[in-house]
Order: sequence, then C-alpha cells, then structure tokens
Amino acid sequence: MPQPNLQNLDAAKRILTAYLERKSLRKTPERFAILEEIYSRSDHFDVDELYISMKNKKYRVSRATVYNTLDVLVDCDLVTKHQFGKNLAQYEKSYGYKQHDHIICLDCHQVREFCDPRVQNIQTMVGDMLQFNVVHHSLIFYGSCQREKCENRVQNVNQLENRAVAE
Amino acid sequence: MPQPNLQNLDAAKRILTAYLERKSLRKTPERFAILEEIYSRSDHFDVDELYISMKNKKYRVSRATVYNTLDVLVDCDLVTKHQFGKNLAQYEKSYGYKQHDHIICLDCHQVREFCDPRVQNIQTMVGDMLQFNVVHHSLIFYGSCQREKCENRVQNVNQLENRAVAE
DNA sequence: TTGAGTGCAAACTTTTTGCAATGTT
DNA sequence: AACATTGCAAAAAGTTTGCACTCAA
Repeated sequence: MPQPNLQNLDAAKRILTAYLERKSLRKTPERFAILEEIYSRSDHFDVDELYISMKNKKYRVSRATVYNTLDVLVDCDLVTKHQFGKNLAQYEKSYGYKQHDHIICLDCHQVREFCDPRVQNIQTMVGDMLQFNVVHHSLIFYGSCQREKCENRVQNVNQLENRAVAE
Repeated sequence: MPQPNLQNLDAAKRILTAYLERKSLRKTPERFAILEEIYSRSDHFDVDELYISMKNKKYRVSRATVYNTLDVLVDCDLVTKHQFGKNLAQYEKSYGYKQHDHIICLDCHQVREFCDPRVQNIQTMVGDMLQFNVVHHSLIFYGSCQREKCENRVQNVNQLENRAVAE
C-alpha cells in the first residue's frame, strides 16, 4: 500500500517551517501536529471534526489553537478554506493536491470534485477585463445526483413556474 | 428617470403569489413587504441590513420573519443567497436580473459582477459527466483590484515561496 | 528572559427554536 | 374557527476574544 501522502506531509512541513521563519512566528508542536493531522486526512473537514479527532488521539489542543493554526495554514497556502453554502467553514489540505472545484448534491449533500481547465481561462480573462489580480477562486455546482440512495427530489420546478406566471 | 424595477417588483409579486398558492402558504403582508424592500434595493445585503432598513421605515417586522421569508423567497427563486467567504449570508434579488458571478477584492472587499457564458458550458458538461442535474452554481474570483484607494498588498508571495521551499 | 502562543472560559455574532398571540383562509 | 405565521426572547452553533500560564527563541 503506497503512502504518497507522507511525501506531501514532508514538503508541507518544510513549507510551514520556512513560512514561520520568514514571518518570525514560533515553530510550536501544536502547529505541526495540526498540520500532520490535516495531511493524514483525505476529505473535507470542519474545525470541530479536526478538533475532535485530535482529542480522540489524546492530543492536547484547544479549539482556539485549531482556529489560529488553520488561519496560519490557510495563509501559507497549505490548507484551503471553503464555505459550501452553510455557515460552517470547511477545510482541506491543498499542497500536492490537484487544483479542483466542487459539485454538491442538494439532497444527500455528497461533495464531489472535478477539474476543468477552462475555469482558469475564464479567471484570467475576467481578471484582465476588470483589472483584478485574481489569486484564487471558488466554483461550486449545486444539483441533484442520480443515485438511488438519494431522494432525488425534482428540482427546478419553481423556475419553470416563475416563467409561466411572469409572462 | 426610468424605473424598470417596478416592473420586476410587479412580476416578482405575481410569482410569489402563485408560489404561495401552489404551496398552500399564506399571503401575509410581511412577506410582500419584505419582497418589496428587497426589490427596491440594487445591491447585496445581509439579514440585519434588511431588518434595520425596514425598521428605519417604521415597518414592524421581526428578525425571525425576515429569516423565514428569505427562505421562502430563495426557494421560489426570487432571491439568491450567497456565502462570500465570511460567516454571514448575503442576499440579492434575482428576478429580472441577468445571471452573473462575482469577483471580490480581498483588500477592500468591493464586490463586482461579471458574466461569462462559458461557465454555463462547463456546468452542463460537468453535470453530464458526473451524472448530476445541476440547478445552480456559485463562482467567485478572489483577488486584489488595481484602484489607488485599495491597499493592494502584494498577494501570491506565499505560493511562490512554497514552490521554492518544496523543490 | 521575554513575549508569542497556548488552554480555557466567557463573549460575541448569526441563525434557529419555542411559545403565546395574531390574523389568513 | 383552525392553524400557519408572527413577534419576542431564549437557545444553539460557530467563531473570536481576554487573560493567566507556558515554552520557543
């Protein structure tokens, strides 16, 4: 069983070290432990999930430190922060992870990833047009997946109704 | 001075009426008052801004009703809900308003709109590929605008550093 | 040694919920 | 008259802050 994540973790640690040194911040064990926990995960997670799983491993951390460290890791681009519509920040590791966007099922809430190079083109073009130096983006498609598991309510009825009423 | 919004408000009221009837919900004055307030606005707003501006106009509403009504209006596609990275939902009217996406300055927080038809193509193609029936999307570009007003901090340094360190 | 960083708890912000009163159907 | 909807206030949920203590530099 290959463990390619270890390489990423290693690179991530070096990046974090360099970042902390550059910013004259301290290399605390908590910061590296949290980084390690994040890079051992493969999915999206929220602050509490991360906090709980560290607690379960008997690691002594506080929520405040988790919040603080996530800010640091987001700032040095080792972690990405998402707002998937809910009022709850979701995170995922971003080093060594192919750039991707998300498609979310409104019914069963599964999150899948996709990658389309045209998004980058749009980003560049829109940035040029509006004189923005775009550094990152968030693209999320919302819909219903076609799995039997999923309730698969008929969506979009409202929009059709609207057109009928407005005309 | 033209007032095209009145037409939209009118159509929106008819859509809301039809929606409420179809769902057997009540046509309360609060619901229409909130719709009216929203369609008199041109910008993005959060729940409290909407609540306060109705209070200032001496309209008697509660926050709970504003929250409840926004859910209704989002469900019948008269209003769009956004999560622009912060933990605070932003809304905007959506009927009679051209489909658009957003580009946000990380430094001065200005929000501008743009429209690129290729986004729809990507949406359709990704939906087909992953067997999703995509009903809407959210695309946000984050960057720094080139206005003098704006602090215009140099972004992206971290990513460059990372590459240097990791290699 | 010193002050950045930590844990803990309290405070804050946004949203949701419970319940009695109201008013649409 | 019935009960969906409202206002209000309390609770919940997520995040931030204050402060005394700790430990990396």
